Amino acid sequence: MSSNNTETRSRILKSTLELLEAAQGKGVRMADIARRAGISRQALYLHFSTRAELLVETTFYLDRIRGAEDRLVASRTAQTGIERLEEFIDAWGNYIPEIYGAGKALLAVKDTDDAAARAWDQRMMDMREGCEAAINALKRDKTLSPDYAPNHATDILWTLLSVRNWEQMTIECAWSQKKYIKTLKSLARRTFVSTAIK
Amino acid sequence: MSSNNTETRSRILKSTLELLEAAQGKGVRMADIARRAGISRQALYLHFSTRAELLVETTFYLDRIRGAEDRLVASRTAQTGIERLEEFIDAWGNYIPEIYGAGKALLAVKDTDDAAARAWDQRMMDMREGCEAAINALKRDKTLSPDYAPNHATDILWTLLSVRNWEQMTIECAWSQKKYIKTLKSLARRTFVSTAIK
DNA sequence: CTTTCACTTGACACCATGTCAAGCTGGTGT
DNA sequence: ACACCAGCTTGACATGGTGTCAAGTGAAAG
Repeated sequence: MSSNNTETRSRILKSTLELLEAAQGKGVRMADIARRAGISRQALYLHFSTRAELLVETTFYLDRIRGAEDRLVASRTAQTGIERLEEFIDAWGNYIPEIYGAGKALLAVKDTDDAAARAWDQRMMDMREGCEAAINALKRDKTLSPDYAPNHATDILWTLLSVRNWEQMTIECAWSQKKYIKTLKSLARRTFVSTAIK
Repeated sequence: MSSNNTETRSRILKSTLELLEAAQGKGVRMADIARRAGISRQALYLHFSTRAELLVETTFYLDRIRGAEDRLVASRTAQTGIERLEEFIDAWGNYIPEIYGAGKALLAVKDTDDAAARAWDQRMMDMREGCEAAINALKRDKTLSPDYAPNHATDILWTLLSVRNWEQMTIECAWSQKKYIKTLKSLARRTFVSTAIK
């Protein structure tokens, strides 16, 4: 068309995202995506060479339209370490439900596709940086529990805040999003903030 | 053969288990299992009608040979609630690496196969009973933190002890099994045992 | 000696991903 | 007005795994 290929490409990404969200990542086929985008299945391969690549690009698209970067960085303006920890849990914990559908699809192909694995690991590492920053802020304030070395504490916080844990708590245990956030803040506080202070 | 079918069946289960453990649940095909069991691929279907059914039966077989039941029940003999909690973490936490390969394969088909999903959920519910018993023991001792209702505490402990968390901590974070157990005990103690006591 | 059980062989349907070749169409540069 | 080309379409086909089907084999058991 008039512009090179960006319009169709965007329509594909948008369609993919909608389908992944509706199906929570399960059983979305290339043919389904093509139909929804109003193009042939083969045209998809003119834009994305594999399904995994499409999934990876979809998560980038998702981050762009949701402003992931800004939201996660916002927590870094907090004053005390404790505030920073809680604001990070707020930011990330409330971002998870927005990416869950696409994330689950990516997780499902992670075992069979290297590109998908790298994309997922990359964003988990980005998230880990937020955990690390929060733990370091606690340490700077001398409010980090002496029971855990900073790296160890970062590992734990990173695990507590995993998408899988969010899934188990909100879906399997049927917690509300509010309860999830509240519980994780409480858990993190009890775990990382030295008892002398609290 | 002389006995009806049990010998071949056992050989299939054993082969499946070995392959799943070697491959950590990834990419084990029906043809691979057949080859290793020394039978034709089609003979597999005379014993197990689908791959998912074979996986489910393999985990039952696994529990049988590892004595899962006994090991998890052992923690119930502990005196105090705190001991009981720690012994349960020991028992389950050290059982995870033994079932990880088979578990991961089951988890991978959970999204596409109802029988597999039910089998997995069933054993997670069994594990949850152990969590519940430990939390109830704390409550009976009046050492359960007042911050969490027993059900809520059970949900949290159940999530902390998930296979996914074990995977993340020991594989992604490269913790030793010993560090994993020690950290989880510490985490559980800080979270569930009322601070007045500890 | 026939029946039957446990298995084999080989062909095939199905389904999703990914490839290939040829053709259509509308806007562009000359 | 012409050819060109980017961006798509159509339809056929390869691949790889699961699961099905039909016919056949071989040995033990009646």
